[in-house]
Amino acid sequence: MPRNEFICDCNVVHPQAVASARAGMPNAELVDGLAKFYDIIGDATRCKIVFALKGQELCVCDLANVLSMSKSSVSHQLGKMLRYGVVKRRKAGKEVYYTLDDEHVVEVMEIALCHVEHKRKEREV
Amino acid sequence: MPRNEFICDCNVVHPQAVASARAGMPNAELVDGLAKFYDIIGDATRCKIVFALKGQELCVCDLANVLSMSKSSVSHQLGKMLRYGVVKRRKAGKEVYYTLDDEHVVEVMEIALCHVEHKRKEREV
DNA sequence: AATACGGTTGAACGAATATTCAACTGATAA
DNA sequence: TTATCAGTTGAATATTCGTTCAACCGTATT
Repeated sequence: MPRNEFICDCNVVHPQAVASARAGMPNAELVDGLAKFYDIIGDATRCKIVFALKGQELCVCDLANVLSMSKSSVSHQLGKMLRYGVVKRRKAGKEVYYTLDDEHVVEVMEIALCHVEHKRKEREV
Repeated sequence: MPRNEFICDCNVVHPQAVASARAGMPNAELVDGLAKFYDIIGDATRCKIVFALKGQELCVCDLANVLSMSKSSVSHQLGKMLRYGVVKRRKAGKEVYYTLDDEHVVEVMEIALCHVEHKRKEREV
């Protein structure tokens, strides 16, 4: 007899636990969005950009200097963050000023920062 | 006269803002850790693993079934998460049971989930 | 001892990603 | 108009990453 609905290369060891995990799983679209969001800030360069933009606006040259990177590279990253809605921009003359689209992002990051610090201290023991 | 400390391919447009951003930047080690943390959960498969392990332990086969993936692939991802300290494991007979190393991770994720949902609704307008 | 099964591991492969480079746009200044 | 500078963009390159595949290790079962 076939075990439908379970498509993988092994048996179900605990069907009840599997069913429970499936029931509690947020829908695919939401999980993808969440993963994408983390992917956006899951990069040292982009993390730094978020921190740099905390409470102030900066132009691309400013950011390039803060990060010691080329304008082009920074611009590429900003483009990605803009496309995803993490930052927004404002043109003024030759310059383009970037700000966080939602300062709430920083809060999310600082909560995780506590988590990371906590983890780091655990390892030192 | 050279503009030391500013090593990039453009001029500093706002030295003061740059200095401020630099002053407020967490140290490199911390930022890297934070980025790495986000990178770990910045993947749909690993996000799902975290949700699946919320409040219960599962063996590799269970997870493979929940995610409709091969044991090998799941094991690779679990290895990565284990190495980073997101999950821990317990061997019992032939099976290996995984749990979240720190349930706090789920909290972090659920805060961001609100953010993502909020963003999504904004776009629908 | 032989077999079966859960799980791990390393190599290989394809997909995705970050940076560089060069060409380009648009706005300011000479 | 010409030159300069901020910024963007696409192609190319190198690197990183996820999945697959096959071999392997331990444990349990017969």
